[in-house]
Formats: sequence, C-alpha cells, structure tokens
Amino acid sequence: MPPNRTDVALLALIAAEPRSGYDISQAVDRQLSHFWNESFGNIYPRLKRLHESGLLTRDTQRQEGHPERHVYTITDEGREALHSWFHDAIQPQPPRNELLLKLFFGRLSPPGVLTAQLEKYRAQRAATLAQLEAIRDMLRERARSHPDLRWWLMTVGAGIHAARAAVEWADETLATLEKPEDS
Amino acid sequence: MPPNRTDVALLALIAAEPRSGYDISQAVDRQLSHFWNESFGNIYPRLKRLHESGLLTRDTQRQEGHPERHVYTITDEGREALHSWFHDAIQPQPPRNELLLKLFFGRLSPPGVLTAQLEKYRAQRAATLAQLEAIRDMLRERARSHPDLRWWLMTVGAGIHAARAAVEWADETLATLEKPEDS
DNA sequence: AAATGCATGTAACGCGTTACATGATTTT
DNA sequence: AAAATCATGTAACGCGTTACATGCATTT
Repeated sequence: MPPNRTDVALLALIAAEPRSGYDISQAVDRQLSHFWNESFGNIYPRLKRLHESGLLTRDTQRQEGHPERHVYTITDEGREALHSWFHDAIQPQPPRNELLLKLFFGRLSPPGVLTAQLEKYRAQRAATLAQLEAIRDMLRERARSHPDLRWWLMTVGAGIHAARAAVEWADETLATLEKPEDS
Repeated sequence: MPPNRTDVALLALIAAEPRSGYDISQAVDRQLSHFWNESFGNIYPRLKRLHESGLLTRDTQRQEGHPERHVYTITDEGREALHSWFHDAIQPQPPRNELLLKLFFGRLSPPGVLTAQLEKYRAQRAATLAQLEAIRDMLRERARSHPDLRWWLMTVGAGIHAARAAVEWADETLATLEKPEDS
C-alpha cells in the first residue's frame, strides 16, 4: 500500500531535518506554500501513526513553562519508504478550476461579472509572479552555496512560469471580452 | 450558506440544458475534463439534494427495457443561486503539486529518478498541449457561430497557456539537471 | 459468448478542514 | 491589558472516491 500524500510530505520534511509538528506546519507555510499545504488537524494524527508504524522515532523534550515538544526523526524504514516514493508515479490531483468553470458557462452569467473576476485573478497572479521573482533573486544571493539551492530554484521556476502564463492568458482573455460578441 | 462547488457545477450544467445524472457525467468527462471533474457517486446524491431543496425539478421518463431516466431542469430559485455564484469570490483549491514536492527535496532522492519523472511529465504536458490546440482549431471551424464559442475558447486557451509554460519549464529544468552540481 | 454502453443508485471509507480545548510567554 | 507566539492535540464534520449492486440492449 503506497503511503498517502500527507505522509510522504511529512517524511520528506523530517528526513531533511528532525522536526516537531509545529515546526512542520511552519515550514510548510513558509517554504512550500506555493505548491503544497498541510493543516494542523491532519499533521498531528499522521505523525502519531507514522511513529506507531515505525517510520519515525519520537523524542520528547521537556522545557520549563512550555508544553512538551515532540521532535520526530526518520528511521531507516522511513527512509526506505521515502526512497520508493521518489520512484512512484505521480498522482495528479483531479482538476477543479472554478474560474474556468465560470467562464465555460459565461453565457449564463450576469454581464460584467466575469470581467471583474478575471481582473482580480490577473492581479493576484501578477502579485504572485513578482513575489516569486523576488524569492528567486534572494535565493541566488543568499543561498549561493546551499546544497538545496538548485532544487529550490526549480520549484520557484515552476511557479514563475505558471504565473507568467496565467497573466498572459488573462490579458488575452480580457481583451476578448472587451470586443463585441461577433469578433 | 454558499453552495458547494459540486452543486454549482451541476446547476450550471443543468441550466445550460436539462440533463440526467448520466448525461452530466458524460458532459463533464467530455467537455470539462481538462479543468473540472465529478464522480458518479457524488453526482446522484447531490442531484437528489438539489431537487429536495427546490433548485431543480425532476422529470421521470419511463422507457421500455431501459431503467428510468431522471431528467433535471433548473428552477427560478436554482437560477438565482447560479447567478449569485457568478458573483462569489473564487475559492482557490489548496495547492498540492507532488512533482514539485519531490523536486524540492531532490537532494534526498536516488540519482536519476527525478530526471525520469520530469521527462514523463514533460511528455504528458506536451501531449495535452497538442490535444488542446487541436480542440481549439476544431472549435474555430465547426462551432463558428455557436453562442458559447468565445467562452469555450477562453477555457481552452487557459489550458494551452498553462501546458506551454509547463513544457518550457520542464525543458529548462531538465537542462539544469544535466549540468554538474556546481553550475 | 463477451464486452460495451445505457442508466441509476447506495455504502463504506479515506482524507482533510474547521472548530474546540488548553495554557504559558513574550511582545505591543 | 490585549494580542500574538509557542505548542499540542481531539472531535465533528464535509466532501468526494471507490467499490458494490443491478439489469437490459447493442455491438463485437
């Protein structure tokens, strides 16, 4: 039985360095958020299960005043599972693009509404593009000799290409909407 | 309470023309599959609920030899719900891109594996691109005066832009992987 | 004879989110 | 004094998928 997607994400994060549930949540939000997400209520039970099935070990750190901190480390068995995941075929997530759904049925829409939706979308994607370009530049400067640099640049690059394409498409589409129907 | 995403998709499909559950499943697979999906086991219970809450009417057609066919039509209340959905802000689906997850942790991967994954992805996206371009050309020819043409071309255009960007990114990334680590 | 298509639905399950619950420390 | 941060977890729920269940008509 292939491990589920949350499990492998947790395994990879912990394989890179030992972490607690809280650490993982932070790391996802700070470093993976443009292509991955995990919710609190899912992380903790999953870590528990991974620990129980021997893919992780747990180290409880007691600190005065603070609640206990459970730091997880990957085991050899966990590393094996991680390695086989890298080989596994990628399971594409079923597409659900609500903007495209609205556009497809655009004829049924009240006039003007979809133009507004598209403009908002365009703005969001342009903002993402700028943000990712800034991250890319920052990485090239400050992480010049980090062993993960090339891998990080790849994922940022994916976001940049996608965002750029989205902005171009939105502009093209908005231009079409301005023209009369019989163009 | 805003209707859920499956409900609005069903409403839109039925607003465009009255359909049965089976018809909907077909239409989704044939026309929306590159940006939307619906599963059988979800469509039927949802239609039932939409009917019960008055957004759809149901017309039962009996045919000899065949099981009954339940054709749904949208009501005024349903049309209202649909209109307000067009105004609603788009709920972005939380990102989960497994390929990027693998790449981000690429340093932990057995050598060569990610190159193979990327090549496969590149091939898939290139195939999608060709397919969408064919659909676009076909639409421009055969649906020249269809009132939905412009809307359909927009969604196809989104797919084309996205696929093209994906192929370009994959090529760029594969080129990086061929170079030695210290490039 | 077997496979495919038409046609409808239910049951069980997995996954993940949101809200709930708690409480100290540090910053504003 | 209030808000944010650190830190862990549980409970309830919603959503959607897969598998189950049925059966005729048509095509191969």
